[in-house]
Amino acid sequence: MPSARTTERTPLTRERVLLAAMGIADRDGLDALTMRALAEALGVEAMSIYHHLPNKDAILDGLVELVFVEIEGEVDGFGTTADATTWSPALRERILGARRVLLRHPWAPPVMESRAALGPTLARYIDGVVGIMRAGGLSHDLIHHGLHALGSRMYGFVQELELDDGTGGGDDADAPGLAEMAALVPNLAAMLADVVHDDPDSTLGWCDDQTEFEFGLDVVLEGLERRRIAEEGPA
Amino acid sequence: MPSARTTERTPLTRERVLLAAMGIADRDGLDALTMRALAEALGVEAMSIYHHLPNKDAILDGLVELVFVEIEGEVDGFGTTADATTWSPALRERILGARRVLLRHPWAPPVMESRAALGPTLARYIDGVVGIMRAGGLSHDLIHHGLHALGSRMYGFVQELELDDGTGGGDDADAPGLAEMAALVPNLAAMLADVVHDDPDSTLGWCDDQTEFEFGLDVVLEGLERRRIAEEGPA
DNA sequence: TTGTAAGACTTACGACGTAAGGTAGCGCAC
DNA sequence: GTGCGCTACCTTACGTCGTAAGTCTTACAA
Repeated sequence: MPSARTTERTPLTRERVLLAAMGIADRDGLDALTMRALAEALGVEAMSIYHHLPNKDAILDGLVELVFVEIEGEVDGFGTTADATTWSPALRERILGARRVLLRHPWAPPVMESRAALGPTLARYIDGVVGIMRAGGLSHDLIHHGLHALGSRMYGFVQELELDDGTGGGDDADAPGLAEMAALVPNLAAMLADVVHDDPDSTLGWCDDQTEFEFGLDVVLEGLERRRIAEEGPA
Repeated sequence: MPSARTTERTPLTRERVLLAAMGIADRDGLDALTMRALAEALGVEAMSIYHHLPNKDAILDGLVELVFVEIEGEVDGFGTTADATTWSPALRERILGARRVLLRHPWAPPVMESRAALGPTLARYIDGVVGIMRAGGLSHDLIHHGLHALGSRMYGFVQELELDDGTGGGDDADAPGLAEMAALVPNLAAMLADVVHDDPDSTLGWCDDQTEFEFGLDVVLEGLERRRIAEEGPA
């Protein structure tokens, strides 16, 4: 065995680097993903990584690509079988599948947002979305508008505004009391007072992300379906 | 005149710091906004800023707050006058006003996304949105869902996916030719081929952000309005 | 055995945010 | 008017980041 010597080193590859990077991001968050930390996880010096990836941006691009590979597995491929009656639930299912993956990688949405890359798997994901809509009978024009209407929801997330109740987050002196809050933002305060008590045993407290995500998704899908039907007349 | 001496220095204030920061971000982008660059713009050393703002995060929070002050001016205040027939166009107008301001500060959306702060003016902005919906007759529950459905669109932006045509962006060797693109992503390629030619004189080429934004906004507003009407029966 | 080239390591640079401590000049009590 | 203290600003320096540049090591071919 002539190979395994000198502290038994598995050779570095692009793939091993990306997998290690994903592990760090999943476990310790995006801020913990530094070139030095990544190198240490690989048992290597930081600069060695640059023989396999040109720079950190390439690592982030690679991570996004990896996420979409995982999505492809989750949704059993990006193929299309749909018609006018099934395209909407099919797309809904596709997007909720993507969301399931993103929930396992909370660092991914911010990275995706700040990046134009469009690797092959991401491109095929979008292509699959277009394919479902096309099979459903939407015009290319409507599909194009629809992609924009979905925005990042197409990938399974929306930028969730925190909507902190004001007491939990700012634990310092200037956290406004509930009374002052009612004075400054009466409508908001009334809504919160109402919604918090309304459904005490709803899945995740008063603000269930999954429910809210599906609500917004359904609103958009329903709007697209109505416009598809409207297209059938004049066309 | 005993005051104006020793090189005539206007005293630093929180406000002057924030205004200078906004100028840098507007002119040179968010990356150019470093503590040292900011200090130089103010004719001061970097560490002096820390006597007026605790850290850089506070500066970014302050900038977001400033943007919403500007929005308040743009939309003539956050007050509410609406009923069941006018709430939707009123909210639409409010949001498009916010968008007009954000278009003047392209650095703002990423900053807003990465921040939970919720300063007073931002809080009042949201309160105004809730107020419009309440005046329109939506239930608190529907309003709450509606806020989530709007997501960042409530502030006047959505994360626009670049959807580069593949030839413009990646100017390096691995940019896929149109033929390979058609093979890899046939549905997407077909859509692009169709939409690009369809409307050659549309406002801003084939992908008009303003049009797309309004389309998505209208889809959501329409969905909320339909649900409001549905509420009237059982309630 | 020796030449070569890939792949790893070493060192160092120039940003960044900011902690710690120093200093100048104004306002006020005496 | 003199000294004190407080505020606002400056100086210096630390630790971290991404990464440019150059060196050493090792595996293999001739």
